[in-house]
Amino acid sequence: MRRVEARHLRYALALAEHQHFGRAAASLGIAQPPLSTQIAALEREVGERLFDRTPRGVFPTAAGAAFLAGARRALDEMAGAVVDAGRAARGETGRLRLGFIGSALLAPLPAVLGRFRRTHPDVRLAVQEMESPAGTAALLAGELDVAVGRATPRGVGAESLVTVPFWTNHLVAVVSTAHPHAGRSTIGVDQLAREDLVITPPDKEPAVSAMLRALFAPERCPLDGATVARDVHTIVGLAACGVGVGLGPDSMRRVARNDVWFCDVTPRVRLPDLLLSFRAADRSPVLAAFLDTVRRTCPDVESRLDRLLAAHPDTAARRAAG
Amino acid sequence: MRRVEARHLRYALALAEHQHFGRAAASLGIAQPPLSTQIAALEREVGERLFDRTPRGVFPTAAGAAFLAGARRALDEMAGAVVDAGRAARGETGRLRLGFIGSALLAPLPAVLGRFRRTHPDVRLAVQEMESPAGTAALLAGELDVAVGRATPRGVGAESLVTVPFWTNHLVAVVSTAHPHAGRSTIGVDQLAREDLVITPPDKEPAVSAMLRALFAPERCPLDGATVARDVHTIVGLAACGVGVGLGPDSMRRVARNDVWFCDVTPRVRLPDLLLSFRAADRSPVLAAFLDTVRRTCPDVESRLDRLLAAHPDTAARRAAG
DNA sequence: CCGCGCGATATCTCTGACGTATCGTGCGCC
DNA sequence: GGCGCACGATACGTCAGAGATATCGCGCGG
Repeated sequence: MRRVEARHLRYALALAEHQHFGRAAASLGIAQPPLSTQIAALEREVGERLFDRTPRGVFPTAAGAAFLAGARRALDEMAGAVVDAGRAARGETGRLRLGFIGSALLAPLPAVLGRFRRTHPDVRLAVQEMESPAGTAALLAGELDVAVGRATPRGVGAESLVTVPFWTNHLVAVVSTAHPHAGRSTIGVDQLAREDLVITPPDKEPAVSAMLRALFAPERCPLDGATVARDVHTIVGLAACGVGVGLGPDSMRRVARNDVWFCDVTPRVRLPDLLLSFRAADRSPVLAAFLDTVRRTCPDVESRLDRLLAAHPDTAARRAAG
Repeated sequence: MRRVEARHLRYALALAEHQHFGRAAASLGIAQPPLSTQIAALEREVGERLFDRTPRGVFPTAAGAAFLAGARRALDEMAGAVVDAGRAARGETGRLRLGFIGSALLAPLPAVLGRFRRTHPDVRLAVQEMESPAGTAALLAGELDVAVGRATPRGVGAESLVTVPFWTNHLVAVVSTAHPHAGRSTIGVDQLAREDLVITPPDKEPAVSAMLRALFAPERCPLDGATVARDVHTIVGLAACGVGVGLGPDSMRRVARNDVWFCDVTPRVRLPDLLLSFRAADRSPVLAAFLDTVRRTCPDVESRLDRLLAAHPDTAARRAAG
């Protein structure tokens, strides 16, 4: 025999368990002589007698007992390695680094992340808030696995990313409960044009800013002197202070405060969709599992994601099999 | 392939290391095609693709990375098991339960145990003081591995024990520095007969008590009204208090006090030897190592132990080889 | 003293691991 | 852009060695 193989460990453990060559061999599904020769070969390889063959049974020597303990651990590790591989392949273990814009934390991230944590408790989630352009850059730099933003990735390398819209927002206005508009269910764009506004700065979410700018007549645009805030909660807070009318996505309604009032904007203004981006070449099972969770959680984008996921052969095969 | 073998783990690790089938195979001393087939068989057995074969190299998939981590641990455990077996066979690990009479702690146990601890730091020593008859009983009950006492084992099962004398003591007397005999280098047995004595009780060390009794004329024996103490230190302490002349083994001189004085007894009285006992059937390498330490530490019993150890075939063979 | 149970040994068989030869393919180079 | 080349996969023959069958050696009990 050249080297110690897993077979020898299995044989030694069976022999220790049955204390009898014949019965141990039977439990292993082999005849007694091969077991004798394999144990002898193992002892020769280890360099120590591992079993005492007595007329009353076969018992491990001190060396044998020490060896058996290690053998048990080794076989456990081997079995564990196979299990770990399967779990990793199914995306049940590993790491997912997610970057997102703050407003996505109102919806739909709570539902998606909550479900993912429940179904994949052993995946380490590294989640950080970042503005859309930074998310694209981090994705390309390999520092993120998934980015959630409102800006379609542009620039060098952007074609290596896959982007899928997965949440739709409409514009809502928020005012202090002391504001004249408080209590109204809707507010018109023309009315907004006469108000002091609180909005997100242009450099933060360019797509949103561009869209808002298109909403108003360029000659006397209320955005020009508007108050800016980088965070949804700040927009709502400033509106509550009476600084002006805050504008943001309808998910802003989830900000729980009793000193503000939300109005739909008429006509209904659709904001740039929340987009989910990832590297097209990324075959990480954790990513596939996350996308699957997104698919199940956001039914309106199911078909679109399904088409994309079909491009992942492994994932597609796994879903077909499951 | 029926089952995952250690070979597959070694191959997978080599492949991960070299990221190249040909070079990995070369490092394993095999040709490239068998490596391909073995890796394929492993992947089939695990049920997951473990390596991505790209034009720029071979890289582990997520499943492969998880598997490789476990494979590394498994092979480490296997190697560790072989090492552990060797160490156990050489008596470098394990447990030694030693019972001894208190006076042995003065000499020669400090030297023997000190040396053994230094040469066998990973052997757990369970050491407890016990009187000679209790040591024999514990040895027979399998609760001790070695017993050190002054009484040759007698009774049922005693023939299954091996006993070897390994330390010789002579009788010394101890008196307070205020005692008339203080300052004398020797004291005669006839003088002792006229003194109040402090001795060990008869039930503790029968062999010593019987020997002392033989020392004096039976008609007016000083032992009859003697003060008894179960511990060497107590004997010395009572002597220091002026209670009487303490009698004990010459190792008693190691009791460090400046208020006592030791005198040799003339004529020189040899006490029953310190005896070391163990089960003849005990093939424990730790015991063998301990006996070897005793042999090296107590040169005067070397030849006697050598003859006994020659009866242990394993041990004898090991010594011949080393 | 013989029979029996058990592990070791002898010998044969056949699986499967490995070697050699060759193929398919994707990339690079002129 | 076609050819060459590097690399992994495949085909197939070979042989080591794992396992099966038969038998031996030995210690124990009746």
